[in-house]
Amino acid sequence: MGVTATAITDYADRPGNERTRKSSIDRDDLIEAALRLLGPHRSVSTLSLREVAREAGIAPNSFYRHFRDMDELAIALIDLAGASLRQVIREARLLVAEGNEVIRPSVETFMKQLESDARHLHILLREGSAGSDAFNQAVDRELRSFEDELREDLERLAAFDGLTLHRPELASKAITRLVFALGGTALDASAEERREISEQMIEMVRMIVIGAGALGSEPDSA
Amino acid sequence: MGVTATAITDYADRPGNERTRKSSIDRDDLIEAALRLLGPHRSVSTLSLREVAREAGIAPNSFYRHFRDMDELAIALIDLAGASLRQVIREARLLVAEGNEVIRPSVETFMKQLESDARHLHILLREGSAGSDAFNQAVDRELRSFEDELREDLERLAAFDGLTLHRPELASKAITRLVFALGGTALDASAEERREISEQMIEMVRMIVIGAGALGSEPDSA
DNA sequence: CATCTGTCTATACACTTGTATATACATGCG
DNA sequence: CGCATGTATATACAAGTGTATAGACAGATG
Repeated sequence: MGVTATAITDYADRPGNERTRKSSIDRDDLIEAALRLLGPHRSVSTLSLREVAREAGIAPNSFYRHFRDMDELAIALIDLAGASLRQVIREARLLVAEGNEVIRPSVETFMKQLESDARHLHILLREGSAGSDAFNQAVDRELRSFEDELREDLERLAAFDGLTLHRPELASKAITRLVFALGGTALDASAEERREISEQMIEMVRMIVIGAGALGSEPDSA
Repeated sequence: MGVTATAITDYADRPGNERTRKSSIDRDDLIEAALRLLGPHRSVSTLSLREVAREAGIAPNSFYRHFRDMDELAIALIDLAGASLRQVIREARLLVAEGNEVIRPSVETFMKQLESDARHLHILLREGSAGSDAFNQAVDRELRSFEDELREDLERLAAFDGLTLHRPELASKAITRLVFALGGTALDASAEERREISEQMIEMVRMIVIGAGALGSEPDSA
């Protein structure tokens, strides 16, 4: 057990050692191969180890030098998607800061990133709760992180307007799950359909925010 | 092509002919076998034809007498789930009519049906958009039908209170997608977690409804 | 009765999957 | 250089898949 695993980590961890043992292929090459296979109609859980190895141009067994599992690769992909997600947040915040609208630019940034060339986002949307526990937990972790960021923004913006939101953590969770669910259906939709979905999202998010605001300005009901 | 397919349909369609050609097993037996395999941790798309046949106690090839594909079976399962969904709607309407609350009994009916013994509902939630096009379309069809029913109820109840909802079709779509997304995460959660998710759903739906109401009582903004 | 027809089965084929094992290659250090 | 080490490969195996083909059996029909 230790043998292959520690070999990998030793190799990857020691900073100066990145290329001394020149391997024809590394983790990133495998990740790229997987991404090449994924496209908009293929989900991670349907990828096979051999398929990825074939696409990367290596022998099936060489896969084990870089990942213990397809699961481990899948989780690496989720991390990539997480980075893509943080990019969305960053861009949306910039747009919001320089304009006067909030929801529209945010939603549109999300949708744009979804269809971007560097679109690793769709990995987070494709599979429901299929996949290993570790995989699902990784997905959930990213969603929660997104929810957190969103909640902060919601509270900050509401406070700026002198409002109090009702259960902002729930509002942000609702928005997150909704946007991701709808985003999933947008993946294999036409350009027009995607525009429509985007408009719908904007309206829906508006409802949630307004609703949370309205509930927040009432005396808390039991 | 026609051979096996027409044989099946002839057999199933002619009403008096149900048992003249006594077959040891029929569609429903296969469906039940599939359901037995599904449980809460297994998704339809991971079932194999041979596996279902084995569970039903027939030879793999006999499967073809009843379904052309695993896909066709999957769609039959979706139809079952649709029936389960209509049951939710019926029960929720009864509860709403005899009480004074609306959202809570509806959400709780949904969650109860989700964990019920006759729980075919989870089939609709498990897979994201994995599966064949036909399968995904079948899922979408059920979701849309649910949205429609929900929209009618929302409009009726709002009118009863003298309110106008903003874009009720979007509100109902938002609620539907949200409830189904959260329901998916509830499937492999503990009983307490499920109760918590249920409470969260109630609050989220409340936000959407209040939000749609608030937006509906304003002059329509551009 | 014989025959036909529809259903179920057994066998078989070609394929894919994950992985164990053994081996060749290249690089590091002595 | 010679050897150890880490990496990539080729081969192989058992298991599983979908499905083609052919035969067995039962009930309906002549």
